[in-house]
Amino acid sequence: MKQDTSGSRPTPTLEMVAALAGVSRATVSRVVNDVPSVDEDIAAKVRQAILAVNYTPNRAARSLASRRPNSVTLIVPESTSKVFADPFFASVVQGVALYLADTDYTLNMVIASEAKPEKTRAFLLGGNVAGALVVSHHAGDRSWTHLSDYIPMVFAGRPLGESASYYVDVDNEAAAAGATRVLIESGRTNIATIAGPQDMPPGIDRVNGWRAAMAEAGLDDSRVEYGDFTLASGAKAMRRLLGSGKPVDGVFVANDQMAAGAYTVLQERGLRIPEDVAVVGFDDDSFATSVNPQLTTVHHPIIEMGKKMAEILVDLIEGKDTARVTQIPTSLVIRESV
Amino acid sequence: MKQDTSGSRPTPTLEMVAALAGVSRATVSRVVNDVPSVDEDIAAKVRQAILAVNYTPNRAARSLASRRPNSVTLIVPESTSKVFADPFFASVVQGVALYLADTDYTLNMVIASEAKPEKTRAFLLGGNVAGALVVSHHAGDRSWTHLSDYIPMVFAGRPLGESASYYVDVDNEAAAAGATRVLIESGRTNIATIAGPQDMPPGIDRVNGWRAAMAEAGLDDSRVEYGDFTLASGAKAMRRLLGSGKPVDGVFVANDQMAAGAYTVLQERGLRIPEDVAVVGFDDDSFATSVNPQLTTVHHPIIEMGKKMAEILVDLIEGKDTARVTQIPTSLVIRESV
DNA sequence: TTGTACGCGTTATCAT
DNA sequence: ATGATAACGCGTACAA
Repeated sequence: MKQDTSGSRPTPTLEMVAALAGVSRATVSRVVNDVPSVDEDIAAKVRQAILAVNYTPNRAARSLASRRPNSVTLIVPESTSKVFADPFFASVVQGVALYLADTDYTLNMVIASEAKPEKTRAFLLGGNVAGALVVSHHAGDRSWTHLSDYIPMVFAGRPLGESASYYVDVDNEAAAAGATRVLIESGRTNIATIAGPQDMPPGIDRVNGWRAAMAEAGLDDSRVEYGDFTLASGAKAMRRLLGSGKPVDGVFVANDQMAAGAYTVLQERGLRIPEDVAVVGFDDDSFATSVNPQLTTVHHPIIEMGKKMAEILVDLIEGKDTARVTQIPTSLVIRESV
Repeated sequence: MKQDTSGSRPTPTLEMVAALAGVSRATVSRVVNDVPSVDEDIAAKVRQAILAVNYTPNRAARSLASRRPNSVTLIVPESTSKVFADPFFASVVQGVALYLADTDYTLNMVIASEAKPEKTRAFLLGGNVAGALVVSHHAGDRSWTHLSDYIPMVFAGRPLGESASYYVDVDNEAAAAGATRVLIESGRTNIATIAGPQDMPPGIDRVNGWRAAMAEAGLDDSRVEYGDFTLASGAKAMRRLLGSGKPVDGVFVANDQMAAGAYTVLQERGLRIPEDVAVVGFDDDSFATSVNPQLTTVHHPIIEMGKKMAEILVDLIEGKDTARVTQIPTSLVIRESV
């Protein structure tokens, strides 16, 4: 790389642009930063010079002089190689990156080694980062909450206990209730649910939504089995449901992956979907469409969540006051499973 | 955040440490950068002062003064929200992050908007980044190859055509041949393959490996169907294989996701795995174990790839010469499908 | 081995 | 509206 053969010019600086345009560095700086008080003719000349030398601002110098970091950090819990296997994480990142692309902030990632958390702490608190985003699966991990006292932080998902932190989430309970209603309106009366872990907010909220809808319709809400959001656990839960003695003609599953698991046991028992038992999932991830018949499910706008998280973080950094909790609307995707 | 109530002390600087330790800033700088020529007693005193004031170096200042960027960029093609849905991507990132955690480089991510590729180009070439990593799915995308002339770049996966770029990959062909041999050694003789797209290196190499093993054993290598690495395409290919008239008692599938697809049609036809037809996959991802019976497959050490990519990039940045292509060894994971 | 002093590329303050 | 010029926090010749 780097063909440094004699004539390779150095990366252009403000200084060079200024010289070429016949103005001071201050003026160039103003143009670059869109300060309104610049004469339009001069500005034009400067812009031309910028193009001519192919100038790009040096971020380090900029950050140093302005005394503020120009990067935000995405914190990823190490524990979980699961976090990475989870499409959820990937999509959030995507949303975050997409939003930040239009700002002056750069996105950097740290995987929070629990081996030496002080390192991460030091990095975040060392003044090198303008703010941080925390995404830990569906979970309500808040081990970083206290850092909110020092730098702006935004979390993905509702925290477990009380917490003064900023976060963005979907209204899991309302969405789950809506999904359940689809089952109810299709005429099913023996509706079960395969719920998620009860130590995670989405796990909790989604059963509650199901319960609410069932109560609202005056239906029996005793058919509940729990899984851990994995495909295998969904299959097991379905098996328990079928073996319980109680009839089941519809099931709301707390995520698509478990729904896919439920599919396998339903189908190995010769039960038809949706004729014999209708299924509604949650998330609208790749499992929803890779399954046959394709799954009716709640669309979880994960990329949007990422975007919103970034947006809120930037607002926080720039001192605008924003709501602590913001909910992204979900929608129901009707496919073939109900 | 930021309780700026009166007494909040400013982020500590070299200067402050120097004052406290009673030495010059230069000395502190040396200690921080592990310059050997410092008197151990003084160094100790300095280190103590550093701890005392809780000093963290300012990365921007450091980068500015040393005239070299301290961050590397991970480039992710935007096109594909698929890239993000792909566990492959996530794992590479993880490996990269893990490696970089022990260096002084910071990892930042850009999603390469094809809308305005100049922006990405400018960012990379503006001197703000020490090097870049490119990961684009299983593909051999090399639209960034030319940047190698200006900054160190390392790619994931073998490029399609000739290319002078650095990359790390697994030996897909050898691994595929090895996987096929497992089928052969189990006594199968009518061995088919569900191959990947023939415009991607892994797609190409993996069929070739299968062919080589078949030839080596003197077996018929005409049973080939193609998919696109998705579950659905694997199912379709399996269906074609079964409908071809030729008997099939074993199949090497170019990735686990397609293997999962093949499973569904095998099982819906009442064929037993592995009794009636044995299956071997490739990747050893979550699909391999979420399927029943669990899949025998080639372990693709993706995290290791990420680590290696980062390692090579850092070497490149620091001027060490390294091999252009480095292969990570794979291994066979024997489970229940053969 | 340690300190002095200059420079890195910008922004920001203060004149003009 | 524009231009000097002093920071910003640190690395690094060079001198001592």
